[in-house]
Amino acid sequence: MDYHPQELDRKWQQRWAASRAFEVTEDPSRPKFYCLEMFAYPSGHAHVGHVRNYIIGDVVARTKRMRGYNVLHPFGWDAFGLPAENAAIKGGLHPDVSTRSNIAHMKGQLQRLGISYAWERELATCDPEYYKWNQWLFIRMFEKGLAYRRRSSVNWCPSCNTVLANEQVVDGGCWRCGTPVETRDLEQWFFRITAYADELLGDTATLTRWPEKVLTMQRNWIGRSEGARVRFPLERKVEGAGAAADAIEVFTTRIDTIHGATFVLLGPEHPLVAAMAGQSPDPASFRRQAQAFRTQDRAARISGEIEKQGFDTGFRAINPFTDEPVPIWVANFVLGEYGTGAVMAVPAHDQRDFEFARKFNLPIRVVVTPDGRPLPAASLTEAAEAYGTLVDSGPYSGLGSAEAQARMTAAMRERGLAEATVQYRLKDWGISRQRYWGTPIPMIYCEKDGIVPVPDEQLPVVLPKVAQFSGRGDSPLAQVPEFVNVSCPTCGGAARRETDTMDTFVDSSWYFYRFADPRNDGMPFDPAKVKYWLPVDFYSGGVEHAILHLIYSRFFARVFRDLGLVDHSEPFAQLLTQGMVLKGGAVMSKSKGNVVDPDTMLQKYGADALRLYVMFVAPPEKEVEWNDAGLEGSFRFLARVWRLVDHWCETVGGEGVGSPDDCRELNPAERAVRRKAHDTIRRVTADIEERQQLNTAVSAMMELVNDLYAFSEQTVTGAPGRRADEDVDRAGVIERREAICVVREALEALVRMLSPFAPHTAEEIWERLGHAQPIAEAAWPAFNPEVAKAEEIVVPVQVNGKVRSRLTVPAEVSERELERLALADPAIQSYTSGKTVKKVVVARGRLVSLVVQ
RNA sequence: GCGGAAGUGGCGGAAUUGGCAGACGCGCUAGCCUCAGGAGCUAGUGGCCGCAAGGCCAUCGGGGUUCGAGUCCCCGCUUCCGCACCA
Repeated sequence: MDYHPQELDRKWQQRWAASRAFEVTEDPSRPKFYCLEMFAYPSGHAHVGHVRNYIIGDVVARTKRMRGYNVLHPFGWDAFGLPAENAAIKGGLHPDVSTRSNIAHMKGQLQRLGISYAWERELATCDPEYYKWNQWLFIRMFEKGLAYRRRSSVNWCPSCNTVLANEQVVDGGCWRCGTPVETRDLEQWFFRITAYADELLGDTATLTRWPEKVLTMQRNWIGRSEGARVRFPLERKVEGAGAAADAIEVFTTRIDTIHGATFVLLGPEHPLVAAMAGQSPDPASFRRQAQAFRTQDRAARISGEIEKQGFDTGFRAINPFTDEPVPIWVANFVLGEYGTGAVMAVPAHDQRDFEFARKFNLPIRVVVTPDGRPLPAASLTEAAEAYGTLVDSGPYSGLGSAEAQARMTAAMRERGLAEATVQYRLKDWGISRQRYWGTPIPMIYCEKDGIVPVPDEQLPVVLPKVAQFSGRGDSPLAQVPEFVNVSCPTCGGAARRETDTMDTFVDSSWYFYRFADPRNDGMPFDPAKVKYWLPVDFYSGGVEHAILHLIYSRFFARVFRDLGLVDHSEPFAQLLTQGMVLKGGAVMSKSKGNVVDPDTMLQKYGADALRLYVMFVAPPEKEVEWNDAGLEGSFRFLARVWRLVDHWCETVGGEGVGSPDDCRELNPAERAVRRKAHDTIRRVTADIEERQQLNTAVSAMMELVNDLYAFSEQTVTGAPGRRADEDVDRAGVIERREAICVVREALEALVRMLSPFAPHTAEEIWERLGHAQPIAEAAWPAFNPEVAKAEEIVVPVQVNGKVRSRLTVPAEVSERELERLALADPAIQSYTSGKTVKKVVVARGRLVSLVVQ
């Protein structure tokens, strides 16, 4: 009987579907396990890079199921997004049509791979039944002040006359037409993620089962720094600057250096800049320079080095410690969005300020030295950024930096000029998109009542079917009058809907909760169901989501928690970031034309060979280069297992073959095979469950198969696959019942361990071995540590660090006996005779090391 | 520039607690089987010396700790990733 995997794929996929094998409900009597792979953007075709992630998750899910867990393993579609809309603009299908057909195709691909999803829980974020709850949650956040509206700058393409997302700005220009991108101020909706900044940062310490790399990236992204806000009063008021007219507030982490602050720098976006321009001798030139900095910023940042530029505003501020007036400049490297958008410049102790001062001939004053002695400013070749002892700092001279910071902040605080603060790099999350294919933001603007949420009972605000996608103008929804024009829920008067849609990262920030209760039409989910299933026990996906998706999801978990819907803070207990699959050294992509299509591989080798290969080729987190020959090797292994079973099937498959435990006595070869089988169970279990080293789990099984071949070779039947000789009658020649029991035990363990990797082949073999129940419902094999233990071990003996002999000894040999045997070994004595053994180190069960002189 | 990870045969990779480096697979070589082999089975396969027994060298390079280092420490090189004027 030859191995024809394609037939097995079909047969078992149909059976699993018919028996609803992977559908689950809450069952308090069993431990639960929530296994989740990041859901997919339905681009149309999954390539083997995507598929790797689903296979990893499936191996984990299938293993956990066999180990007695109630396993939730769902899948869904991150179905809103730009590519579908852009295709429509280019004259393609409506996003709704193309998305549905892409989903259908990709779902088929996953099903052909035999991934054990609970398909009845499938969801797509473009379904109104799903995005209704985005809107519901948005309104709850609005009520709590976590969603708010303010002006902010966005990327604007003057040629296409539209807003661009950050990722659509390529080298400072529009991705479509190349026109340099401008910044524009627009009203935008924001989520107040910064309210949770400290918590999101601090709780990274609790994520012990996340990769350190991801935690580091998140910590850096949040970017907490402690310092002080200090007010530098203006020498004279700036007309037309409103409340901010009488002082510049700066943020500094080095208030200890403030006596060396010889000028103040404003970012070009700072509100005072515009006001100062109006009062300068040449307002037009002033504005032109400031505007140049703002547009330059983005383009220059890409080229890496930005030359420091600036100009004097002509205004001066008073250093609150020295009471001296210092010039105010506008500088291109001061960021408008960070801190207060203004800094005090201390050229002696900050490298950026140092370069700026040297370039524009501004004064440099040393106020911190390593030893408390003056340091001539003229001798500096770079800024002295280290902490030290203060000098030339009035009453604070002689203090250490840390103590000075505390005292100086306190002193200024009394005068109302400073305040200790914590600053974050993390900014509030702007979620408005001037796009069609996303969740409509459920807000209404009324002249009389202002911003009014759509009442809950009117949700969802359904995305209208738009016929034309021109790609021009503002949000496509604004061009649909029957969508825009609405009556105000408060006063009933004429009002206007919000026409922006939500960032698609909103959709993906909570879908893992919805899987726990995907058809609920009264709430986003039943808290009891989420309490049973969540947090996700095992989450895997690409490292490219290390910051965005994973930080947003952590934020949403806290929002749900504070709404009383969930009782945890962290949604993902364990995170695995799987490596990409490369072809020709590059990440697979349609545009590069280097995608490997799983369906082609399936037709040739079957789903199991593909699954096995992808697991065997490298540990899951590692990047791998696709290799057809390797896939063929995995196919060969499965065929080899198949032949092995074929060879033994009649002999061991019958009734009444008992356990080796009931056999009177096993011969050495039988004991060795049995030991190997039990030790393989131990290794494979640990590799999957503890180490997540799926590649070594596969190689352990390959070793067992090799040993079973060798054992078969030793019996009179010969090795499987070798053509039966005329003089050997294959069937029935094995007279040792013990051998039959041992082989049966080994095969049954092997096929169960193999089943998460190669489920179709395993099911078929299981059935051939006489089992009526599917292997997916079988229990994971157990091992007996006593049997798994080696009876005899080989212990190397080193002389002066080199292996000179090997002793074969009983496993339980004592250290003293080992030492005696080593010294008595003839091969060793040739190295020790006539010399002194100065030291003997015995690592029991491992090695003996002699130092000889 | 800063931060992180990594560097092991011809290739992918293994080495679990500091204890036999190279498991397992690919590729390659030989034998068997065969009308045939790009199938299968068996054996071999880090380099150098040697008929062999055996010896020497070997985990990016250089030092160190240790009876013993791929693994720990220091210096350097290379690659990949992340951040990149965050005051």
